[in-house]
Amino acid sequence: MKPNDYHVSMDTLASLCKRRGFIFQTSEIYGGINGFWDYGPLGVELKRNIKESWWKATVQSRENVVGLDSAIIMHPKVWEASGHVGNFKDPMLDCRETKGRYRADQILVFKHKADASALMFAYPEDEEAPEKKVKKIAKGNAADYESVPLSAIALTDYDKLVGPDTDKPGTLTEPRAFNLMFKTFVGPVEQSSNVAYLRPETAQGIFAQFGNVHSVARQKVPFGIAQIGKAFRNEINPRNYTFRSREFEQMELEFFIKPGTDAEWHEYWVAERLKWYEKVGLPEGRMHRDVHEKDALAHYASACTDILYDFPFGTQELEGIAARGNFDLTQHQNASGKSLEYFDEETKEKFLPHVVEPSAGVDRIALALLCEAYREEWIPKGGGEVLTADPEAKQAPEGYEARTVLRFAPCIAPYKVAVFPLLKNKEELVGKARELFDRLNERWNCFYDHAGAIGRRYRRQDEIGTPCGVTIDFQTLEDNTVTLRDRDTMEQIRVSIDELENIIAERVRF
RNA sequence: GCGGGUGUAGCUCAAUGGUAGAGCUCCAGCCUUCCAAGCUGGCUGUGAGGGUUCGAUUCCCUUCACCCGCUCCA
Repeated sequence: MKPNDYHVSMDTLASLCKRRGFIFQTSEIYGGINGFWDYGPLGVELKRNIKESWWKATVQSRENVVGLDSAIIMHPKVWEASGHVGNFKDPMLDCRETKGRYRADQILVFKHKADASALMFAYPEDEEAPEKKVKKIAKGNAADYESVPLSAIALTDYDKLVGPDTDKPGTLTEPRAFNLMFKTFVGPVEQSSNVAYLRPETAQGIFAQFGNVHSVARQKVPFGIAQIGKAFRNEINPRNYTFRSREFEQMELEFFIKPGTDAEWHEYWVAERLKWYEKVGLPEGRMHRDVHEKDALAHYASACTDILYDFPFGTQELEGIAARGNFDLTQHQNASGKSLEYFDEETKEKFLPHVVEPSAGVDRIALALLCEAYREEWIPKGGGEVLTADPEAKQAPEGYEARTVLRFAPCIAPYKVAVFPLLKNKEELVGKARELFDRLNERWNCFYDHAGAIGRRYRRQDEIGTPCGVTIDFQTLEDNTVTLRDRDTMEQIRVSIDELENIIAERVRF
């Protein structure tokens, strides 16, 4: 597959998405709300196809993967066990240098009593004041320094602040509340005992139900549990259209394996997932892997690879594939007091399975597919070679017509087939077209259109990415053949209605 | 979160301190024998709130949203 050399601007794409009904700003009539988006009639079909393709490839086509649909609101202890509450409820600050993260209220600062321009040294409250650093880095005398809470330091002085685990000043971010979980209350009374959270990921629903699913699914390790669903993160700064939003949909697989097989299964799933991206229309040339260095991994993880796509606004993550060891099951086993161990019949061993987690964002994939599919072309009026439009040009050059086309892989296109009578004021054409439409529509999502000139109707379908156009004309009435038009090449072939379904099936199959 | 920019019809854009226009799209009708043809008619708008004013889409304030840069991203 060839990468799309046309890089659409996000403005242009957003405009098309609105005009054609892919994506709307949520509650737009009230001015919208930052970080939330609605999918219109075409967008919802696109997303359904993405999810269906993933579900087929990940669950239904595999004997050893089963599905789950867990609740968005779970017991709050789930999020304590997972680390989402404990680690994130207090203001935290990060070190850009060491990637360390510190609780702001547990950090003290050793600063010069008189000289406001002197370097300052942050250190954990349970450690000694860093007198050596004062001598070594600031060439100062520790006696001139005093310890103050981090909160006493102005943000503008952070460039003079040396982090606890580094010798460089200015590497600490300002403290920020990291609890990005949406909070709500269960029941009508708003009190702290009723607090619950909207899940920030679907994965924990799988871990929390590991015991139940395992006991009914008759699966042996290695096996997987998959889930598609909404997740919510109260992002500080949603950006880039739908790329980072506060409500989004995830497709996650937790693939449980024998301890010690983590590396090979991690590799396996990275390869499987890349194959899937190619199939839905994201070409290899635009896809990248970001293999995390060992020291950038969470302490429990043994490997993590992000799968990235070249968006017009930069190369960004679509999916993360992490080998998480048995961290999650251990946490839930300890927190719940319920055994989640797996008994291996062959070796007679009990263990907590390790897990490899491919976790993908549906909305990000939908956005990537839209970016990738979008082309503007210049079509010579008298026939000849079609040109890729110059994005800078306001209009097509003399003798050319502009065409906008979404070159979706047929399997994810919202509509598969459009059916047209050549003319709408000829009853016999319209009747025949309706008849064919009803038949095809039983099998695929089809679009019927009789309004306007035939060329206009073709272009309308091009713009929403419908791969096949079928036109009923006068010859159809004589010999039962129709023309089948290809969205990408605009070429037409004449086929008999009897063959039509097989040919379409071949073109649009999953 | 900081800085900058932008908000007028579904889209792209005009205009104005005094009845807000155009092109395209869309809808209806006529016409039309394969790539946005033509004719006729039609729907639709100043992001929200407040202030100044006889009168605000225009000036002022606030707010919301979007875009760009930085920042951030479990």
